[in-house]
Amino acid sequence: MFDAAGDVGASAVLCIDRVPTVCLVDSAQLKGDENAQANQIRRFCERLWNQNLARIVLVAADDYVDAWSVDDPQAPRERIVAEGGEKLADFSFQGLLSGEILKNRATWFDPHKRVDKTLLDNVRVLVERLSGAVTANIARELTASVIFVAYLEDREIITDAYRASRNVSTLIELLEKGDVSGLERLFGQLQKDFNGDFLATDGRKEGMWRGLPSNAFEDLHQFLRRTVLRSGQTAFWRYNFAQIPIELIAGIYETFLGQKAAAETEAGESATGKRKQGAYYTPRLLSDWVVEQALAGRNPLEQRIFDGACGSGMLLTAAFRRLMRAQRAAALPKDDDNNHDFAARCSLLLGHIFGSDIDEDACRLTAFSLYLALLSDLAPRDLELLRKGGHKLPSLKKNIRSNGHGNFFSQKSEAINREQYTVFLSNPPWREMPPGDPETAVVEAWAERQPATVHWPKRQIAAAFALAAAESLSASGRVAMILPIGLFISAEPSTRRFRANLLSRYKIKRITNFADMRRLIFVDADHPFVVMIATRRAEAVDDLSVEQFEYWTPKTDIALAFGRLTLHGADRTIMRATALIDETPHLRLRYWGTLQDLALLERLWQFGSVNDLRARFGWEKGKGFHRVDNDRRVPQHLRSVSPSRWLLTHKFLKAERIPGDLPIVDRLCLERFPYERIAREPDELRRNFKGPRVIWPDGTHPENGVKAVFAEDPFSFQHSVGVLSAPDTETGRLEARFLTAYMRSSMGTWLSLLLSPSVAAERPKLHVNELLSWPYWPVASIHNRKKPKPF
DNA sequence: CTAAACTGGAAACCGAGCTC
DNA sequence: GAGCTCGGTTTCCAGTTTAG
Repeated sequence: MFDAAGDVGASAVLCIDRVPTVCLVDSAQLKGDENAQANQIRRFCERLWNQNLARIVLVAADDYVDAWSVDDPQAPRERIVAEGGEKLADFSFQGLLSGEILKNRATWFDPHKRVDKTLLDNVRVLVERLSGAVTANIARELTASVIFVAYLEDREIITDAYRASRNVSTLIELLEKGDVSGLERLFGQLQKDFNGDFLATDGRKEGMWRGLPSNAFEDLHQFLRRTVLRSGQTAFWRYNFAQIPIELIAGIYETFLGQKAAAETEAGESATGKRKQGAYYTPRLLSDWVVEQALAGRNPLEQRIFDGACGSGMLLTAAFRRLMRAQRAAALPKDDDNNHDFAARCSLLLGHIFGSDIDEDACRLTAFSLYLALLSDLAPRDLELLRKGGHKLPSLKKNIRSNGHGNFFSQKSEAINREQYTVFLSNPPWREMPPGDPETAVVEAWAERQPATVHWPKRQIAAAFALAAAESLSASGRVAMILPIGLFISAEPSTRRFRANLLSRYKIKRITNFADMRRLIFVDADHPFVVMIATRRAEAVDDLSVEQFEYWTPKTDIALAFGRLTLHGADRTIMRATALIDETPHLRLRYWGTLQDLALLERLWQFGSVNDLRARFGWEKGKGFHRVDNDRRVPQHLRSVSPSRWLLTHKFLKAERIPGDLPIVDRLCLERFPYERIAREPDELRRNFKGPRVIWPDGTHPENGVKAVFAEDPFSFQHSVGVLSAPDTETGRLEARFLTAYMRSSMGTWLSLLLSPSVAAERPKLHVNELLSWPYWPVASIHNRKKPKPF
């Protein structure tokens, strides 16, 4: 960053929590007229963008300061003069910390403009285009090879000297000319000289270049020339593979894996056909943080680190980088010459980093990422040797296993892994295992082998991973895992049983709830996650009551937009281990709630809950009708029926017409019943559609409060609307009105934050059962009580 | 672009009815 | 009357689509 490299360099960098955030540039460095100067700055921003580093560049002149966005090349620079007032405040240190700077500058920090999104998008387009000419598999392989070689060229591991000695020319030239035999020679030579597992030659590769039409070469060429393929424009920064972070290049492969999975599901039976292709590579920010947590307080160089579902290998790569740093630090005092040379790095890698995955491509990808880490900032002497072909990359076949040895739950892996590692790092897959699937059977067989029953709620494979990891750890080995939040905050009995299993295997050290920042960490993912740090128990304990763990609940703040992951002290609490298995979902409550909030809640609960209305006063809960039902277990003739006479002759309420500002449903909001066919219509459903009742739509947001309304007219609605219906009496009517007001009050907002995991952690939504758990004191019960004394 | 309405479908839930 | 199976109902999803 500071290196001017014949151009602009930073004079100073402002780091917030050790992460470079703002670059300061002295305008004296700039040459030429205003236009030329602007170009210089843009080139500098481009470099920063490629490295995914700072977000803002400030150019200081004598009487003004110019602010440039690193992420958005099209954002106009802002000039700040001494009397700039507001603008000056925005760019002050205070403005940076408080988030003032984000106002009206959305594109400045748009995560979709960051280098990762742009590049991944381009790769996707490239693969789509190539897929016309060749099969999708070959298209992916072509792209992958081209990127790897481009990386070697940009990194100057392949240089002119190398090319001259091997009699090959540059990739871009070969592509431009469509020189098939030249390309084959280049790739063959690289294979021989570098020996990476990832440049695997299966039979296909040999003929890969031959069948390509000329426009395919053109597409690849354009891609390397860094044109934005979707629009054909060059409005974005250009990327440079030598500067792009490793995990991003790995992210490309993960995109491929997603496309592969999508293609396979489509080819299969596929009545549904559409499935989300997830490109959820663990971002560096998070993987570095997880590694740091996993190794805290231990000597990194003494660990054997394992990931049982390594996927793209981002966690292992982060760990490897951490080890290399530790090695450098340990050796530095003695001599500064060849202490982190290539050979030392290789033995570090082979002796400490292990992984397995069920998918062969994922393993290849992990090896690839580790190789990139191995090659990054090598000493010049080693680079020179590498260029001459003196070094070969080590084979990782034994460290990174797949197939027969890759399924973590198989007996084979169990035998290999048992008590082998001191650290288990993983972002395991999260999915429900379909019954009857061969992969499911392996997990079920694993569960069978366990001495005590193990619970993995909803067949969530991540839960099984969390439990099984213990077995591959040596005594007091540590686990650090990224897991779906539901496993920890749900109150369901099955998840509580799972947590009991967890406690019997581990002493939990810390649980960090990332619900609030997930969107910024995994840009496209919706689902919240936690990171669990725990150590393996030597033996079961009888008394958990004295055991404690830390619960961290970081909230989104400005830090993340700048690429920092900070956890404020205020977001940390200590909890009893038994809180995990209590009926009360403590982790959920403690997410937003302070101890005072909870104490109040406990007291309110003593006087009853909304559920009492149902239990004691004849209320009923429910949702509207499903419009379509494709559940194959239900007989066809029940899945699509004509609406009953009742439905057709009564009005219908669209969820979106539920008024937000009124506590009642106006007749004008109702309409004629709009559907010809609907799904099953059980008789009980009718009860939801008439009489005094409280209804509310899914889209309940804490900021606007709960959108509950009272209704009495008969009308129907769909499944996205929930309802509590009162008995058709004067008391019932009054109670329903009161409940409506209660839900809409600020008290309701407070309760929804505290008690609804969906409001606190997911998309805003108030479930029927959550509402039932709200403390409530039925009006009707007042008459029955002798001494109502709430406080 | 974001927010929220809407979907499909399998697992979890839960109460009924059975057995021991 | 505890504990089981059975089967209908509810819940909730590394969901999607639509509206604005």
